[in-house]
Amino acid sequence: MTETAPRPTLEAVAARAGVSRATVSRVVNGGDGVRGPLVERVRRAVEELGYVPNQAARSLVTKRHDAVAVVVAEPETRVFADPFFALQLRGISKELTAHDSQLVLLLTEGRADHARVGRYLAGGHVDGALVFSLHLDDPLPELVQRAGVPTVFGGRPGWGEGTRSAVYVDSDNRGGARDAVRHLVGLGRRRIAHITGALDQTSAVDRLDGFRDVMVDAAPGLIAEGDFTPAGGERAMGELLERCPDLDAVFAANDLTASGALRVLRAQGRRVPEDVAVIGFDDMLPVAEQTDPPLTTVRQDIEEMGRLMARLLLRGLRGRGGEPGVGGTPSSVVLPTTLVRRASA
Amino acid sequence: MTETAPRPTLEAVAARAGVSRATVSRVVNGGDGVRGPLVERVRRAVEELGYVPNQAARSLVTKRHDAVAVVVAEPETRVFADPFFALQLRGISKELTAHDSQLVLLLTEGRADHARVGRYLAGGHVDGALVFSLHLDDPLPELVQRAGVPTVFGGRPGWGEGTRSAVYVDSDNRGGARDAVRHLVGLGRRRIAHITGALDQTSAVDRLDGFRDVMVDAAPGLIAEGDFTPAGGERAMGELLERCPDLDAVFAANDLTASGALRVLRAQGRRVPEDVAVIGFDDMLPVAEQTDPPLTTVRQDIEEMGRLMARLLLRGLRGRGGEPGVGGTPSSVVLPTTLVRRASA
DNA sequence: GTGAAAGCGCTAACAT
DNA sequence: ATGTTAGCGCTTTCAC
Repeated sequence: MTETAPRPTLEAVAARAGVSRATVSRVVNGGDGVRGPLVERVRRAVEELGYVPNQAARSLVTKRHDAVAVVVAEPETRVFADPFFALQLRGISKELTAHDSQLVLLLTEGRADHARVGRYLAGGHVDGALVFSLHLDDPLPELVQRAGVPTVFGGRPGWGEGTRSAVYVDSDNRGGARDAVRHLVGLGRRRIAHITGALDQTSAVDRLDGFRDVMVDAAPGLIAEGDFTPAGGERAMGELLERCPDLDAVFAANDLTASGALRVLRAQGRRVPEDVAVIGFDDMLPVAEQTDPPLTTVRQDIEEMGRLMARLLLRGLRGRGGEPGVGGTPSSVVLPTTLVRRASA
Repeated sequence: MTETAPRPTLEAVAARAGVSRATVSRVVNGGDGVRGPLVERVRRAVEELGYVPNQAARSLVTKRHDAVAVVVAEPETRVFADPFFALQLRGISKELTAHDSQLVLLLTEGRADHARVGRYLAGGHVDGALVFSLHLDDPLPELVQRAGVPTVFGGRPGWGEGTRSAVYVDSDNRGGARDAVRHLVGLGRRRIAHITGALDQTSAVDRLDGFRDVMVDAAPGLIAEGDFTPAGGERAMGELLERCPDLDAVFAANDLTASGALRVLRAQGRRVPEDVAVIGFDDMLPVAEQTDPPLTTVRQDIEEMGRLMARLLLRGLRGRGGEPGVGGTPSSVVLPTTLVRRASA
């Protein structure tokens, strides 16, 4: 804990450079209509004084904040079960940094927090918001809509009232699931089971839909509900084995689920992939590479999703106020997935 | 993406309530020297207009920001390997929220980012900073020191120049390690090995020191260097087994390392805990509970560490400016650890 | 191309 | 107890 020194103002720089505040301001903001030598003089003064613009004063007049809120409803997601969250954040952070925007993190855990977040967003402290709302009945999308803050969602939001027009970034969960199941089919497997994710999240629903796209006539017994956790995977795998002892493949909604399933299969003496082929989703390295055997899985580029969310938001921000439509109102993006073959299928 | 409406100002509220701006300001900030009925009238006006104070305008005059920066040097830490990061953030977030402070997240990946962070902190955008700097030679502590921002570190920082007086929150890594090894000794084990963490982080060094405290005469061959990852754990375990085939216990620097070690032990046909007892550190539930067998480990309360960091910082912030010493200059805190017994030792 | 001046919305003396 | 007023540090017309 150290004492904070008084910082130089525009005024000080102007005095030192022998120009007016206006000129300094111009230089600091790109130095457009200022002649070369003057720019140089001002730059030097800025340097010597260690001048840094006061963001509060600036925001007061520009009404911009160069800050974006990232809202994560965390008890509801698997945020702490795998590095998903951290990876998205990294992508977001990189993109925001490149545009000199700050990342304000808002973690929520319940209704009380929702009110707080709503107030904050409505309070106009940030230029926009990036919201992770993977729950079907999440109040967040509506709330954000009401706050009137430009927003991009991470993952397709559930269908609330005003959510139809929401801009979001998502992986092609359905297509990825189809690829996975087709791969299993190509391997000659016929009794293919699916362990779903938490079905109140669109990603889980979409992956299930993808499974059904390929296995149109799958026996209902071949589908067991999981929750994206290893424990859920274990439980579901147990059920599956009991109901359909003759299954020869499993598509798990994510890698964590798959890891749980693998454990149960091994415990029951089934060989993977000889007896049962297993395929996951995510390609979370720390998980997929460490299972026994290493996991074949559907890879999604999580960091890129984060980066894209930020990019979309910033582009939208630029589009407003200026000539409308120059930035253009961004529309949602669905990123492709790729199958990563390892040993389990 | 929606349009943002013009927000009402203090002035508007004052007009509506038939009072002066000053009075509204007082009410909004707690309403101390204002009489009941007036407070009521102003409150109503605020309500009706949906007034929210403009933080930029406020900061401009108060020089406070109600915001704290959280700086994470992420390529350098195991941030993405386990939920450490997310848990600390959660603790921090909770505490900041309780004090109406915002969390500005700064992720860094290299020297260029350091400069940026330095500028941001020096720019006086936040009231203080929470810095995770677990690297021995990390430039961050010095940089923060120079920026003159009140700071609390997560984990004991390496000894740089001005780091002596740094305030930090850490777990009792050394004590926890001692407990772990003593537990092993209590189990009757005599050939106890240690797989270290990345030794450029103080936590790894401290745990190694704890190991040595108990195993004063341990053969050098019983210590292998890891890096806090499962892969590192595997490699180190392999070396250990080669050098000292007769070892009967392993203390791993963290749970991830232990999980790698377990895999190698199993692959080589050693039974755990019968032949070799294994103990980890962290008690990362998703890891420790899912290993086979479940991991005995040293628990540290990560979320509490985060919370404490924030609390310390805020307390320090309160102490400055007012009567000096009322908040008091906070000093570092080392949190106790507890041994959690599962099946592996 | 450059400077002078008018605020942005708020708080904190100071007056009353 | 309440109102008046002077800025906080910056951007941005508007003159020159």
